[in-house]
Amino acid sequence: MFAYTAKVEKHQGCNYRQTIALMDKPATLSNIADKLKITTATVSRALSDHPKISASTKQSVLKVASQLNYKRNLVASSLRSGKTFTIGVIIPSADTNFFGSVVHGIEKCANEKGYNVLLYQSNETHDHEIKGIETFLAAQVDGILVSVAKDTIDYNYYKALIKKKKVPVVFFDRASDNAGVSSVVIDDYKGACIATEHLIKNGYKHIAHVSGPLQVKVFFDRKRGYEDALKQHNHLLNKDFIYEGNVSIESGKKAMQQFLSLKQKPDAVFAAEDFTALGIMKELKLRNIKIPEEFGVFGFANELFSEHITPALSTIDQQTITMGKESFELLLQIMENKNGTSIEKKIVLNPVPIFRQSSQRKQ
Amino acid sequence: MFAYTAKVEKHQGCNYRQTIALMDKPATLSNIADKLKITTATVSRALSDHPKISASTKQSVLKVASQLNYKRNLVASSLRSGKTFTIGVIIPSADTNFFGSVVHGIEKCANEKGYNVLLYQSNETHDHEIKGIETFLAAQVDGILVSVAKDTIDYNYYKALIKKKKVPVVFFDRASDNAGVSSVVIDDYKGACIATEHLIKNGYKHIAHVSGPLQVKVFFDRKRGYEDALKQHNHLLNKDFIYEGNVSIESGKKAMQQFLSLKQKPDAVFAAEDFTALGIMKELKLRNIKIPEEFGVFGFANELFSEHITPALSTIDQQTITMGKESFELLLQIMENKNGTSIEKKIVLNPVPIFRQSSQRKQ
DNA sequence: GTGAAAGCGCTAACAT
DNA sequence: ATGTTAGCGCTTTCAC
Repeated sequence: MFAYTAKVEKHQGCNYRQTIALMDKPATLSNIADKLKITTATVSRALSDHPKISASTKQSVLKVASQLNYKRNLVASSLRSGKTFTIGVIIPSADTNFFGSVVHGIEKCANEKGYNVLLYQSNETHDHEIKGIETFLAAQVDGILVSVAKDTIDYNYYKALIKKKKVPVVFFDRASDNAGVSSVVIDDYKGACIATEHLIKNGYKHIAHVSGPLQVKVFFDRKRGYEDALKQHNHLLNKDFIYEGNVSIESGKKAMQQFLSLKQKPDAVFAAEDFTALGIMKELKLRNIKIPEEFGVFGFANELFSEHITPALSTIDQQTITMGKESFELLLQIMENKNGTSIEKKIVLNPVPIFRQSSQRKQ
Repeated sequence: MFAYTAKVEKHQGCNYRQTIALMDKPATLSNIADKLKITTATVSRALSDHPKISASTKQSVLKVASQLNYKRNLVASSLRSGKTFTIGVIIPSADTNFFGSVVHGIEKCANEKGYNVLLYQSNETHDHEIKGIETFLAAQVDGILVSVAKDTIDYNYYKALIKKKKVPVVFFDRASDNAGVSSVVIDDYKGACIATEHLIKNGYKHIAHVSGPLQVKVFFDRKRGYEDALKQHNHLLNKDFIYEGNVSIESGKKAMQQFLSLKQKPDAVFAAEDFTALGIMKELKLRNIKIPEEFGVFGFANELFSEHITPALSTIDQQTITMGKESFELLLQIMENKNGTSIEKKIVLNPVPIFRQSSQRKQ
């Protein structure tokens, strides 16, 4: 008997339900609906500021919602609406300044627009990259931003993805022109031209280049920029003056060792990337070759350290924060493009040269 | 009539349905179930390798699943099971090497265990931090990792969170001892002792300290370590030798200017952090004071640049990758702790001193 | 070893 | 302006 009475209370007592809601499970739409004797539909609409809901209803819903500390369950909402308000970001590694900084930009922008950001690192392999995308797909992200891995040479996976319109994708920094994927990049070619020209104007006569892996477009373009700048200024192209490195201090050192073993030695280097430039500088210091008097060095990326080493390294800033922002906004544009017109856009950011000591010869 | 026939086909024709599945929407459990004339329950169990499902059923399910390119819908799964296999990570900023590197560690470990990682930046304010957590809560994350903002001095929010057992939380690096939250930190006190002692052993007699904001525990502890090391070696504590900086090159410079204006000038500095140390070195170079001969410098954090500046900066490595790994694993342990026993753990990592040129006087 | 049925919390088409 | 109803895709308790 007593037990029965208790049970009845459980199902009738308004206070009881309320207590439950407060101390136990998170509040739901129906908790609010019950309290106000309206339906969940109305509550849902009120909370989304639906135009056809009366101001007074909205007010009372809002009031009860905050009383119960209601928070919309995004998972349930996503399941029903098909939108998760989450994007996935794939980077080669979170361990570098450059990508950290771009993610910083993406994140900031995404949060402002009410999007969550899932992060995944490919560790520079295409296999991991695909795994990351599959994970994102399972999580039903609304869009994906990716900077492709070093060893991504085949873009069929992306082509298929785009073709099936499974999810919008935008490449940033590391992109490909013929994958049919929108992208945000900086003008690597132009950056390289500027760097090389600067070395020429500073009176260096034999300018070498240490590239990154050439299957990666950014590095390929930087090499092209270097070559074209030389041509335009009537400098001879010398095959011995090009070394394919792998984005590391070590490869800068190796390259320099090789250059210095040549009969005709270079007197300056444009490195495709700052770590390589650093290796080059270390090797030069070791041999007491003076920078920039005897030898000029120019890097690319404006890594944090470049400003603080001695001599300070001339380099190209890649506008990381802007790149992050633009990437997210382009993705957003494609995600919101409901009319089905598939847009493919390419945003090219301007490289910003930063001329420091390492390349400025006192003539 | 014709139309009718067509409509019938739509609802009966197996091929039609299959075609739909292949070219249109992602496959679902019921697509698989239909093909095999079994129920979604069985398919679900088969895919989760439930022990009571026969091997043959499992096999055929797996086969059809891969044929249809089935991918479990994580959102639906989460809604039903209450587990999202997603954790949230809050960092002050993605823009620094240190946090990038810790995130790297977290990410790697989380992915291996099948967890997704949501990232959120607080930009060093407690308000954003809370907003991030609320966002994560709405997304139903299974756990949260946070490195608190500079201006987080009040831990009531966290205390309430833990008390309500809404979601497991673990602090990393920036933590507090009395918030009732588990944490993974390095032994900042010990690191500071080691650094200071090293300077003493290298014959520096008047060792100053530039701290970070002292309401942040890591900086407070580093200051304590500095003070205690001096005491233990019978060095006098001099209030003029302590400058409260704000983790920047600028504050290193400012501190140094102030120190050098003193009657009794220091001959070495232990900086609470590498950027500060860098500022100190810049100021010293400007005044042609030789490092380490005339002045010793010791940093903290092992930022990337510290190895590459001249002279190379002695510093304390914070084991970022390990910190990330341990943080995730501790969180996982708490998340899996179903028996309700609330565990509060504190993992203290060993600081790893890296003695470079800047502190090693040739005596 | 498998099926039936309910329901997680929310939204949206349709009705009134 | 609000209610009714259905269901997103999955998991899980209870049957058998």
